[in-house]
Amino acid sequence: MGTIEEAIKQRKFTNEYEKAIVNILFTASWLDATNIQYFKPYGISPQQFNVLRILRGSYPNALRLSDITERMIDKNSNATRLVEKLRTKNFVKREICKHNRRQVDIWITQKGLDLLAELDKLRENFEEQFKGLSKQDVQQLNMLLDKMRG
Amino acid sequence: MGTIEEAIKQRKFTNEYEKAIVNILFTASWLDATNIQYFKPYGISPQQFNVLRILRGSYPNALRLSDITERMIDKNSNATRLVEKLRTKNFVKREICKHNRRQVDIWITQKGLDLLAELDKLRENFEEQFKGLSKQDVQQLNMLLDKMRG
DNA sequence: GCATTAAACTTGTATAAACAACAATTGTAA
DNA sequence: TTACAATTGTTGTTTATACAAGTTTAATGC
Repeated sequence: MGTIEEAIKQRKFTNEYEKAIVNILFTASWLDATNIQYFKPYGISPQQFNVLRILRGSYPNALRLSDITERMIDKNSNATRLVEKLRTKNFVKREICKHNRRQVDIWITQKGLDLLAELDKLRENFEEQFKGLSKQDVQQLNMLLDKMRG
Repeated sequence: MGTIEEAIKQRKFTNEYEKAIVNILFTASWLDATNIQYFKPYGISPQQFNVLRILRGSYPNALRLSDITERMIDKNSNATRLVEKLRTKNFVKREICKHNRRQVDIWITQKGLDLLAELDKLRENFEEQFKGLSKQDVQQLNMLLDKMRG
């Protein structure tokens, strides 16, 4: 695929900053499109996958809905509805918190853990694709993105 | 905001590659959310802005719909509908191509150019925000993203 | 030339995102 | 305690995305 200029057939950017913004957005869109294909046979979306992974992080403890929102990649997504989608597929369970009935506790189920275990294998394959980047390259990339957000 | 670990309150990733993927998706989502706010007072979306900028790139020449799709950041977006949205606001005009009536020629109008000129100022402000990254940093970032996509 | 295939858009539809408004519960302060 | 405000989620609505199917025009092969 090569440079971003080739990828979107644009000859020049006004500066490197503009180019970086377009480059990040384009790369994210490309990653997302690939992820959608990966997850499709399992009937979940990238966002739903993200929520499951968040819940696995706290397993066997529950998380509140607000905790999930806080950890989500896309803060604008509606956690209520994402969780409800996962619940109907029995990947998570939810319960009103007894101590504070405004809050909702959510756990990942064994079925959810099994799904993630299966998807982990796919994800390893996916990451193989980036091995053109050395470990130093990837560390550098992470550092620069963190620095960019300030 | 600091590191991606702080931003999404995740303590560890299984490896740097996984972390980079999350980092790119998160940074893109953050950029997009900011862009939406910038563009909102002008009644256009980031995708519509992107199409206008593509058309400015070829001004005063027209582009075909397929050219636009090819240049778009998000290839899955529906160029027909994006262009139609822009047309109703008189930012672009469209005409069936005389030589090949399957094709549609699209131009940016003066009103569209004026809008972009105004948005350019905002964008400069926006990019100010990234000046924590040196020019070398940004070049490095672009290089790594290009290399990542292979 | 006529049927078949391909190209270039358009339209339909189901799902999800964006954003605001609403409801329920808890905390607080005179 | 009793209003008032703040927390925490839910629901509604408009718009956009993802994907497939349909339409029109042009090219190709016999």
